[in-house]
Amino acid sequence: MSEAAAQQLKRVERTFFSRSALEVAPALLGKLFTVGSVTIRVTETEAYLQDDPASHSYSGVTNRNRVMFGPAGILYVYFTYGMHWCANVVTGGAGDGQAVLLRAGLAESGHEIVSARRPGRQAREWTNGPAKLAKALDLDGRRNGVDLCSEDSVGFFDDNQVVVDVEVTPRIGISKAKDLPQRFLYNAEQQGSSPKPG
DNA sequence: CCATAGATCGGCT
DNA sequence: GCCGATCTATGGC
Repeated sequence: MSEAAAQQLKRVERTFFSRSALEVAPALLGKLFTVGSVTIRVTETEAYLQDDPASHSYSGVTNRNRVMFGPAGILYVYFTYGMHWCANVVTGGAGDGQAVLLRAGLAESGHEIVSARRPGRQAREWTNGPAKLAKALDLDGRRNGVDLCSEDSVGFFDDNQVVVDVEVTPRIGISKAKDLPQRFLYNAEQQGSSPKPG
């Protein structure tokens, strides 16, 4: 196949997000997430439904989580541990209170910018955690509620990357509903453009 | 490589 | 007042 065909970019539309977070979370793996001049490929996600003690939406609408109850395809950014921001995409229908946490990725473009935002860290540590990913993409409270389906400079894009060997595991860093297998990840370095033996 | 402690503050009980 | 959808530095193997 030609490079051009493989790299054709299609925006991920709102209909993609308008279904259960349990479906969207694995489907987002391998997609490109662009914020301004930085693009990362999504390699790890987690699903959070309303009927889930570990979800911010579990106890109903509050000022913090209200974006989760809005329409799909909107960015939900929250602040935690007194210093970190984490980014989610709202899924389902309006009123559903669900989202997919973006836990990790790999920088595809904008490496110099990301490097400047993560001073002194190795490239491997740039985006291998939810707060690191948010930092690399400069996502914080100012971006909470931004529509990811309407502006060219922000959103998800599909370059037909084929994702295989998706792992499903319990989620990370939570104390409730620990056992739910709602974390999805794959090894992008092992199946990207630079094949390696093994 | 692995384990652990400390940072630091908004949201909610 | 407590706790968190975490990260980093540090110390040990």
